[in-house]
Amino acid sequence: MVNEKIPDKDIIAKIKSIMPEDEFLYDLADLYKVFGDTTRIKILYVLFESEMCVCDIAQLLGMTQSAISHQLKVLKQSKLVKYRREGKTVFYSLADDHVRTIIDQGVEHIEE
Amino acid sequence: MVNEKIPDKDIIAKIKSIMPEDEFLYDLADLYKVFGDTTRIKILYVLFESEMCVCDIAQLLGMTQSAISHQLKVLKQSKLVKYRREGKTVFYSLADDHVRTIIDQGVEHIEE
DNA sequence: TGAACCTATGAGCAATGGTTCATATGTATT
DNA sequence: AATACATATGAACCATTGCTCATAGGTTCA
Repeated sequence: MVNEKIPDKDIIAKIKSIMPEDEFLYDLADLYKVFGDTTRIKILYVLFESEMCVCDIAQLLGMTQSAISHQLKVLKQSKLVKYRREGKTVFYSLADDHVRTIIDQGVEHIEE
Repeated sequence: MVNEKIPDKDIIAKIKSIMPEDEFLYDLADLYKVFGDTTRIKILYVLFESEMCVCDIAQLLGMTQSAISHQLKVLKQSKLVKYRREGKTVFYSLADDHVRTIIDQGVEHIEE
């Protein structure tokens, strides 16, 4: 019997034309990796409500200052949070609205 | 000098009321972890265009059948893809529209 | 300048993750 | 039943990751 599942050549061509560059896909995957950790998600939930300094986030989440600082660095590198310095204290806040949208879509998917 | 950065009690209360349960946050993080790998993202891009069987996805992406099958299992567990069997062949396709939305938001964030 | 405080960072360790390899399961055909 | 083909899966291996610990960098105030 003939193999009837030969993929359509047009579809193959379209997929190849639409598939982003590897470099772009790495960046994309790296962005999602940032959301793939509960500590970082908790930090984002905190920042949904208010800007906050490192030590307060740490206390609120019951974690060490070091652990939070390390994760804020990751969030900062992905441009998901920004910060401002006020004396000794550094206040972190959300960088833009995509954070909220991405989280909301994830929540929607989970809650179905 | 008095510490002027004492976090507002109302904000603390609000954050605690809004913060989801740990179990939920684990599920959420697990969902994003799925998007945090280029192989899985590539598979999703393929399925944006058409349902496809395991061996064709493998060939299209230049990877082994085993590697693709393992990753499809992950995507299946997260309910991001569904499948139908036709004889020896198993066709995979996207489960719902959240996949597209989540990817699109990520792309938007990257491209800024 | 020295002390106190807040934050950042590098090294090390345990846990997790993605691929390969070998093999099992499932289906169709003869 | 036997063979061939498509897919699934478990174990092993190497790479990555999140935390801790110790410590460095920066800022303020006396």
